[in-house]
Amino acid sequence: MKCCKPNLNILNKMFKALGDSNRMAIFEHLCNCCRSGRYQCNVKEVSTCCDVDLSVVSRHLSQLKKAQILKSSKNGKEVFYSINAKELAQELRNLADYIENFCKEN
Amino acid sequence: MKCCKPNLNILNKMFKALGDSNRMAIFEHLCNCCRSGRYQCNVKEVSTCCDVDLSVVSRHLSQLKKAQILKSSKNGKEVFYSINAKELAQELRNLADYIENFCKEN
DNA sequence: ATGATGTTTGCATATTTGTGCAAGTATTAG
DNA sequence: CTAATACTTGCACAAATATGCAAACATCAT
Repeated sequence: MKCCKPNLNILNKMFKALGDSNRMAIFEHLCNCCRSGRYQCNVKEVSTCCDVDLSVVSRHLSQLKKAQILKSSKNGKEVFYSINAKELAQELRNLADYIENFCKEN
Repeated sequence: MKCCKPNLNILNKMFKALGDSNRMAIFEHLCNCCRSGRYQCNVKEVSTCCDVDLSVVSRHLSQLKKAQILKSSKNGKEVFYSINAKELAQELRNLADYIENFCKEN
């Protein structure tokens, strides 16, 4: 049973970040961006996915980054965001494994 | 690659529920309850894990249940809550798999 | 029936959070 | 330098949320 203990502190922050519907839409948009092979998006492009001001999207993106859901890189005047896939998947799997190992009925 | 598409709607609700620190503490308490072999707790016992009124804990528990994080069963005057392990772990894993499959850098 | 125990619900309130707009910074093009 | 583009930040405000207390409801024991 290889199963790291989940870090509930980090997960709490991640879940808080993804608990808002616009931030989830942003996350989904970036997932779709990946599926189509582009891997990352700038702020303006992300902002097409939900009907709020671009400044709001900017703030949501930095919240998602702070929660370690996303990472970013700057190139000239553009800021590109992408999903922090490895760490995020790892944390989710840690929790899934932990729950399945210990919370079985009977 | 066996990987169900994650249900971001359900996950959004789950994450919203676990995004609050007291609800996360409640969740953790129920995890520990499982680890120690007891599987489920009544409301009063859960309420020892965070410093808020029992009525608040009661409300948090029903929110967690509504978000499909927990399930409950009634026995006499007591209501027992436990972790909805199978579904929760499945959703988390779906998302983890999805991210890892599609959001790889390069 | 009465009282005790466990839980939920109504209400008022304080806090947090999401939002738009305007103004700011940063970088590039002319 | 100036203008344009991309993004962020300050501020004000509305909406959502968490909370405590008191009262209600449910079940059980006597």
